Amino acid sequence: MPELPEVETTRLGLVPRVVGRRIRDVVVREPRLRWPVPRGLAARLRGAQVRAIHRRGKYLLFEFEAGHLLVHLGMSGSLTLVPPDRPVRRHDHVDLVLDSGDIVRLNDARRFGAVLWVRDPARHPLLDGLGVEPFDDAFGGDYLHRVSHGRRAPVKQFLMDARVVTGIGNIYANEALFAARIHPSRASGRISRSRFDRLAGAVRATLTRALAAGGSTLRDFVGSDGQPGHFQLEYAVYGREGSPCPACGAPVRAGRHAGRSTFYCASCQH
DNA sequence: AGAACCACCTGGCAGC
DNA sequence: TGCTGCCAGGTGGTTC
Repeated sequence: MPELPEVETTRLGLVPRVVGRRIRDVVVREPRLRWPVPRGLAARLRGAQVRAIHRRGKYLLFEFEAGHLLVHLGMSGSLTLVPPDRPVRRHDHVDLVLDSGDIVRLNDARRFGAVLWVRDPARHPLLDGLGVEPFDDAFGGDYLHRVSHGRRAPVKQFLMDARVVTGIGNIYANEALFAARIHPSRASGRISRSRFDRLAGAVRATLTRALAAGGSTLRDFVGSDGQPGHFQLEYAVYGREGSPCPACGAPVRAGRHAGRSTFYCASCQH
């Protein structure tokens, strides 16, 4: 599920009612996520105040005085803010119970998500190799051009490589490449600086539009308020094999890169 | 170093 | 209706 727009939608929804609150309790109903949820989380966090909620790539980091609680939503996760009397549903694996009574509840059917305690995010193996954020000043055509030097893998894979740029998953890679009119199979090291400028702009524009729509909901994603996103209604190519390209009317084609579905317009993208 | 592939897990859907 | 096989928003680990 969640790529940058969905994770950021979640973060923005949580901030007003979670930052500044203290943790009353942590309930772990199912510790078997991607990695085991650390034991003793409740003892560690009880009484601790949430100072901020950060996002790095697709990771959320709840900042406490002693460290950070890292949350990743995997493919099917969501974090919702629910009242104390909300019945527990299937796949509601972890609750952060706040001193307000509200509960930050993680639901994740596929359990590819993660909840970990991180003392120092700058030195954590999951975080320290991450590339630039798409909305950082460091990100742009110049950066992509430089980093892609010598790479033969398709540009779509390059764009989805979190060590290059974070937050872009399969949906937004497809959509950004369409918006930039670049063919997903093109070798990343053989794309000009000016076309990378266009791609960087398309990435930002696509993510911005998705954020404005509250992200995408294909199946499970809901924001912190429990409401789905609606950017999937604006897809130009993703999941639209055989439908007319919104720019030229040619049928959208499907393919695969690195095991992931790819959608593109063969007449618009080169 | 870079790229290809597998693994993890559940649920929804198409096809028979 | 049920069964089987395939597919899905991610990403770490292994192998070449």
